[in-house]
Amino acid sequence: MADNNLIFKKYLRAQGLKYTPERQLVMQEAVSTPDHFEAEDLLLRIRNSGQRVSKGTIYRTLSLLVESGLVRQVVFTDKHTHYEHVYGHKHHEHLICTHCGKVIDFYRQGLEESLAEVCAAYGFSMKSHKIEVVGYCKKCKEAAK
Amino acid sequence: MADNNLIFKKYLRAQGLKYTPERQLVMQEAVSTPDHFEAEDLLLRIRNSGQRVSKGTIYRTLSLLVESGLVRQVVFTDKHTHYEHVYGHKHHEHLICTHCGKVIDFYRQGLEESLAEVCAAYGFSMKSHKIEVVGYCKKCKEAAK
DNA sequence: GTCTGTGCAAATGCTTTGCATGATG
DNA sequence: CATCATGCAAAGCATTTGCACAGAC
Repeated sequence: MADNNLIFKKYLRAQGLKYTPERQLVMQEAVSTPDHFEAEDLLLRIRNSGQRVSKGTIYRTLSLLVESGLVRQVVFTDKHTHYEHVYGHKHHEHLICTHCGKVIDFYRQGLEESLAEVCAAYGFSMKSHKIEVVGYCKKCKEAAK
Repeated sequence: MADNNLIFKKYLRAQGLKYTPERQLVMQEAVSTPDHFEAEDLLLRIRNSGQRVSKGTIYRTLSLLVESGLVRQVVFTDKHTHYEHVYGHKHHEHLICTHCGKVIDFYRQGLEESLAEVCAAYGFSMKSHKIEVVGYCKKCKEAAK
């Protein structure tokens, strides 16, 4: 887990940017979130821990975290931008229930290989990818009956 | 192509909604766009054809088109919501170049089947799905060198 | 010390909404 | 002719940005 710190520091240094307490705070909070989060979540979480970082800094730092590769953006159907910690987690995709809002992570062998082949065919260089399945989760499906 | 009209009319009737000239105009413009578009595009396109529909109505009608299944939302990395015509088109996914903004449609056999299997395993009922690959297209990759 | 970051508040820009008026079934 | 839709303009809301002050290297 300390690796996160190192990676972030290294990234900042490489860009000639500074490692500030605020950035460290945001990073810590982001990587210690077990699942998906949005900017507002981090803000509240940090406030509840008795510290304070402005909204602007949260957003600015989130951009850096994404660029550093520690965090990735996952855009769901609502209007907020969602994020999740990447490093040390197995890459996964999402099933999103439109009824209860639940997000189920899944991993399926072969999907990434298929995408890589597609990219090769188009001479496309993949930086990241995202697969989202929208529908009804088991519970909501059963409840609807 | 007239099918679009029928599908939309039928959907509206089923919901007890009205088939107005404005809705027809927006629908026509949406389904005759060869690729992806956003609300603003439709507005301009309609104005250029000498007609007029308010922005509010464009957005309201787009929601209906999505609900009717004629159009689907595709969220890319920028802040606008993008849409594309579904009916009569082969389902496809997107390669998005972050450098030039180009979007390449692709279809790959097996991807959908894999997702269907994943859903089955989770008891999840898939309503729609979306696969986005972000990176550099061939041209931009070569130009970067 | 210099240059970069932070906080704050105002600005942005897409999208949504309330309301009075107009058109549809 | 009752109901639903439109246009307009104002409101919403996540995110971005400008600026003065403060802190990292």
